[in-house]
Amino acid sequence: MSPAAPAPIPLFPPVEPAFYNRPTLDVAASLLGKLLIRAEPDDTCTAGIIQEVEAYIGQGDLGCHARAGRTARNDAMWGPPGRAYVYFTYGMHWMLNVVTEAEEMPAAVLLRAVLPLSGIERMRARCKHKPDRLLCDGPAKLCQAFAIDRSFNHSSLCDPASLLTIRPGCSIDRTRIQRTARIGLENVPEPWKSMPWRLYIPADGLLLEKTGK
DNA sequence: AGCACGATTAACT
DNA sequence: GTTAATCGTGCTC
Repeated sequence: MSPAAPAPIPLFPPVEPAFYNRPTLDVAASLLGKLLIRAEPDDTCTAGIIQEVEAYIGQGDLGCHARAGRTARNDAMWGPPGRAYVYFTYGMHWMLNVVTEAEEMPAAVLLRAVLPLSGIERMRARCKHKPDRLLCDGPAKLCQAFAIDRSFNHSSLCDPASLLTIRPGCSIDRTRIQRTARIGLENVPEPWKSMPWRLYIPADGLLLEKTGK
């Protein structure tokens, strides 16, 4: 008997659209610990545990792109929950958001950091050989590591056939979730600038979770 | 048609 | 702590 090839790691099905059709802050908190998974052409996957997110909530949120009304750029935010809103900024960076709440309610959660879990060699190649710890610790960096660009805008994160999905990951102790003001809203007026809508698990939180400590 | 700025990052002092 | 890189977007003229 020749040794069998290692069995693929079994994956839970993607999180359902109903998960995203809830208040954006609830979705943001629930996304922490989930798995971001990108299927690759060679049948492997690039994956990481969502560690840091930000909520952007409706046209009234002056830190949210939706403040400008519905445009070609932010159109995805008005669409059905559970899809990707991917946009380009600073002349060089892509950002990945998950659309939340009911259709016609423009809101989304920005994925700001994930803990690399699988496909790390590929991430290194895509990220010019940064130290592993710095591969996915920023919203633009994780898009580079996962090769996410405009082609993913409007794509479903719930369809098992999608190249990019979000699936159940590790359970998170909600008391470990930290909240601060969102990053990079320097010119946004109060109170939106200071709304504590950035949520994250401290650097050691996920490790503690994984070791059961 | 032109322009100021951006949900950032890396590389500086 | 500061700043350049770099260009799509939305706003003004």
